[in-house]
Amino acid sequence: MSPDKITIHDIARILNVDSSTVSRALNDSPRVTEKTKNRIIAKAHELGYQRNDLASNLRKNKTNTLGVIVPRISRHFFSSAIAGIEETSYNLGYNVIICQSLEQLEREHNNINTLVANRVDGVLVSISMETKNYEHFEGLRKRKIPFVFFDRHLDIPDTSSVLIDDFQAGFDATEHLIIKGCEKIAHFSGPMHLEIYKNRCEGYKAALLKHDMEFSEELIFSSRLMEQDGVDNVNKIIELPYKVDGIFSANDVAAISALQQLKRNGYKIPEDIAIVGFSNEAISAVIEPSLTTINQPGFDIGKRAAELLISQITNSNKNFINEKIVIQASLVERDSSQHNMAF
Amino acid sequence: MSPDKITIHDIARILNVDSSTVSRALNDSPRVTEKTKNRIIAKAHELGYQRNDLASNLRKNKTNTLGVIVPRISRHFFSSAIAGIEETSYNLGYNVIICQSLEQLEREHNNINTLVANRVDGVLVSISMETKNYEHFEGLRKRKIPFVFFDRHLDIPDTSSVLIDDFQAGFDATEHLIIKGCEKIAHFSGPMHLEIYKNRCEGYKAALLKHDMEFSEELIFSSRLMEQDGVDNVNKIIELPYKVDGIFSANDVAAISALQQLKRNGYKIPEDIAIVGFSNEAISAVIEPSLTTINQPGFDIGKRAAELLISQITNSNKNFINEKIVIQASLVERDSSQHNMAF
DNA sequence: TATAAAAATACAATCGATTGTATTTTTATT
DNA sequence: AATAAAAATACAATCGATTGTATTTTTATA
Repeated sequence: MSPDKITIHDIARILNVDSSTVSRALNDSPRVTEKTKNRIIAKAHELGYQRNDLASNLRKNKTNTLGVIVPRISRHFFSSAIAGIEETSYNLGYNVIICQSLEQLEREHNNINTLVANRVDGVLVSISMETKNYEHFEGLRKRKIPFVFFDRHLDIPDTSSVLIDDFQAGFDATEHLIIKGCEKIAHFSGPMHLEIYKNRCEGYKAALLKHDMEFSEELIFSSRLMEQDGVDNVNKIIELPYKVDGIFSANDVAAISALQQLKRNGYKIPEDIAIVGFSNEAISAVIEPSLTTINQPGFDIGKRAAELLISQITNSNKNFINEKIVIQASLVERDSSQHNMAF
Repeated sequence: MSPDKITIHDIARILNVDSSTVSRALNDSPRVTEKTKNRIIAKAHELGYQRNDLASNLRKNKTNTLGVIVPRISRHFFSSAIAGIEETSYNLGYNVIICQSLEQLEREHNNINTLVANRVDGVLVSISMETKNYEHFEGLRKRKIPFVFFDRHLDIPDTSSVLIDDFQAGFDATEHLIIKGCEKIAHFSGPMHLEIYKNRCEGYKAALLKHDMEFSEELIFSSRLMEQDGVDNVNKIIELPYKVDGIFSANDVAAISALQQLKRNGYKIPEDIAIVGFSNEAISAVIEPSLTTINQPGFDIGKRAAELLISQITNSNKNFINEKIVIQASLVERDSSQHNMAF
């Protein structure tokens, strides 16, 4: 009987009022008397009216929607960051559109276009491994759409980001291995054009330096840190003419596959080689030996990033302020690093 | 200099043509001559024009967007289903809005409202554990928005779904334990108002029956299958006056926490108690002993569900056809079930 | 009761793109 | 060159809600 798409005009016609009055009533404007307001609300409810946000957003030029771009939602860190983002957004009345770049620059580009076309009010990004330049972000800036990087970021002027202190975390992880008695520590790094990996690596170097240990390029393995990379790195390490007794990997995925590959080759963890990962994936607590790793508070990072972005949306004068929030990451000490050599 | 939001009217004014011509040119309509088309496209590109999908969608009454509602994206099964959904959608020109119900009915309700307000063309749902009735889905139907359940579904008439054969999978899991020599098998189930858990449980019962094994209500533990539930269930099991030597859990999370709790209590897995889980979370391959489980092909399920939904969107006469697609799940045999009692 | 002030509601433009119809321009045919 | 047919483009309504301004109605005051 009633059409499947009810509009304010339908309600207006039925009640013999103007559609503007209906609109105001449904938005609880003081310009409509309580009595008509009630009539309108009742009728709207009766007909199952549901506002068309497309029309509303078009007119208001505001969507109350944030775009989120992450490499993949299946990574523990990203899904917990998204949970944090959603928590904040939900409380402050924003919707969230989630996009995956799948680590591909082209996808990331498309994601941005989609978000712009849908006129999101702001964007939260953790960039793909392929992302080296920031021209596609300039499009956001030109359109005055604020964006905030979280975790994986680019070093663009006048851009905000919410990060952990990767240098410090890399330093802590490495120093932990040193304290546990490791004397030859390899480092698995990600693509070096990404700030986070660069910084973790710098932390690694700084820890070596502090403890008067020799640094060698040969012990840095840069890759995309996928499962296969951990295996490949281990295969190279065990071919080296000297003994490596510690590994600091810039993510858990590579750390774990390395751990398994070492076990397959008869190495004892942590006695022969101690390992520290990065990110604290769920799996790391459960593998044997359990993996010492750096906990990145994903939920917190997401929350803070969303808060920062929304504050920039709200305060248009703060739009392209350079604001960096650094959150402390902490070492989670587990079994894989209990090297404890007698020496 | 140029305003930050370029519209077709801006382009039209500059080139001295009508905005309708600009619109047609940008949509590659045959009604615009090649020459003007090129002029318009060039200018649009020069100005960094980006269509306002809000306006376009409003006018066309079609958003080319699918809504997806899942309990949480951090579960391996759901994130791989989403990957499958995105793959199909991306190829067929659809965007995807992902919502999490966080297992809460109220959130699921809000999710639906948001998706309706944003006028998605269709919805893919895997319901929350709290969801018992389907009144909020009736709203979708009234508005002629097609929806497809995947995995966790409700038994609503004239509704499509993409499922695995939970009965068969439950049967296979249980029979596997029986073949391995288990004689007293407990079952961890989810909320019984959810079809999937009901069916897995029925499969469990059927396997017992086939092998002339006694079924006892006491050995069915219904919960939300969270980590704590696995622990609680184990605590109850070890208090029983008889010996349980097998567990079939309707998800991996509970299976794994049970496994750990059993180990903490000095039980040997699989010698004392064999365990089979469900879902094949990443963690299951890595825990020790590795967990035998049922692999749910999440990516495939997502793909098929998106295909089905889009076909219903495209064929409006197929809108509320009852179409069930059943995908086969398979047992992944690992260490936790190698019971092999001599008897 | 007239009149001003205030309250309630109606009118109409607008957001940006799409699309059916009308008009103008071009091309083809005699 | 005249005319019809076809091609290209312009006009104008529309999608559904919002919002500034204008008008009507109600209330308060003299």
